[in-house]
Amino acid sequence: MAESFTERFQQLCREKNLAVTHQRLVIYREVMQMHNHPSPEQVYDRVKPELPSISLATVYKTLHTFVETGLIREVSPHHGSMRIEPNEHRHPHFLCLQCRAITDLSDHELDFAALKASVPAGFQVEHVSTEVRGICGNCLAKNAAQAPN
Amino acid sequence: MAESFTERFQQLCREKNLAVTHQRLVIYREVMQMHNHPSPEQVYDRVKPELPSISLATVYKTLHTFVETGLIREVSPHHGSMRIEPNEHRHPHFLCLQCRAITDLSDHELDFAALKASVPAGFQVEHVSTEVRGICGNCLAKNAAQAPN
DNA sequence: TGCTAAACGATAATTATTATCGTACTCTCA
DNA sequence: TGAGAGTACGATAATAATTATCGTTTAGCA
Ligand SMILES: [Mn+2]
Ligand SMILES: [Mn+2]
Ligand SMILES: [Zn+2]
Ligand SMILES: [Zn+2]
Repeated sequence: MAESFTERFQQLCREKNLAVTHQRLVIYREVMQMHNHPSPEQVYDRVKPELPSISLATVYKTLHTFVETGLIREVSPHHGSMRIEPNEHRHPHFLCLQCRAITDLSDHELDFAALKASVPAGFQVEHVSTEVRGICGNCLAKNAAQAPN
Repeated sequence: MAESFTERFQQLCREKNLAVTHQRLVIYREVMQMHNHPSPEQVYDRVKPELPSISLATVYKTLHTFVETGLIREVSPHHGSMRIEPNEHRHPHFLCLQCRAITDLSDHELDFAALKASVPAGFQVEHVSTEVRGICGNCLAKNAAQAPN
């Protein structure tokens, strides 16, 4: 009954319509064992011993594939370039994972006291931000128009 | 009594020990009037009509200066490269603005219902994240050691 | 097993950002 | 108010991160 890691990964890939390749398996396994927040380069360094001929481009492509299909997440989605926030008031953001648009959400009342209490002692808090990720209305409409069922 | 924008900016610069230059004034004024989340390139395009000989490098340097001194903020601080989140459980992050280290915070109970309610109708929510920015204990210790008073 | 589409590896190209360096400007301080 | 020191600016080269290209290999499936 005990399903192996490999079997679970194959199952995941089938669900997401991804070909099961050795490279993807190793990258997934190693990433899941890294308990920090690795960069693509760090993932590359980590899998290289087991896959000596792997290309850095493959690591990038694989990580993207995993993020797109939801197998893994990135810490904070890349906007391509630095983005300035001219709005000085505290407000949450909605970030579209498809078009990368950043939308201000109206102010809200979150319990920041609880959050701040979870910050390790000796850390200095500067700012607290919240972000909702998903697909914006525009993109959803566009998607529906392209693939009507 | 009515303080002009220029006077307020000069005051801000004095507080932060920044030289008051025409370029800085124009960049600050224009950024504050942009109600989206502009990239450095977009800021450059915006100030160019008024400062035809300005360099893109100056825009970058000025924006950094403003961010460092707290005159403006960036939407999500640049980690230099993509960062993978292998931890599938929801948890907030602490991001050190000095060394860029990303620390997992322990889980907490925020009122996500209120936040989700603020998302525009027709948007699809995928994930909600919270982030605390500041200076980590390491950096604070390092800073204290370098400038003991 | 054999075909076809997808994935991979090598590497070139692009994009975003930072560094360098000579010139210009700002800010004291006479 | 003018000189000098130091910072900022502009032009541009360099670097870092990411993406595109393309020939070869492989996975999925009949
Ligand atoms: Mn905003
Ligand atoms: Mn994390
Ligand atoms: Zn969108
Ligand atoms: Zn730090």
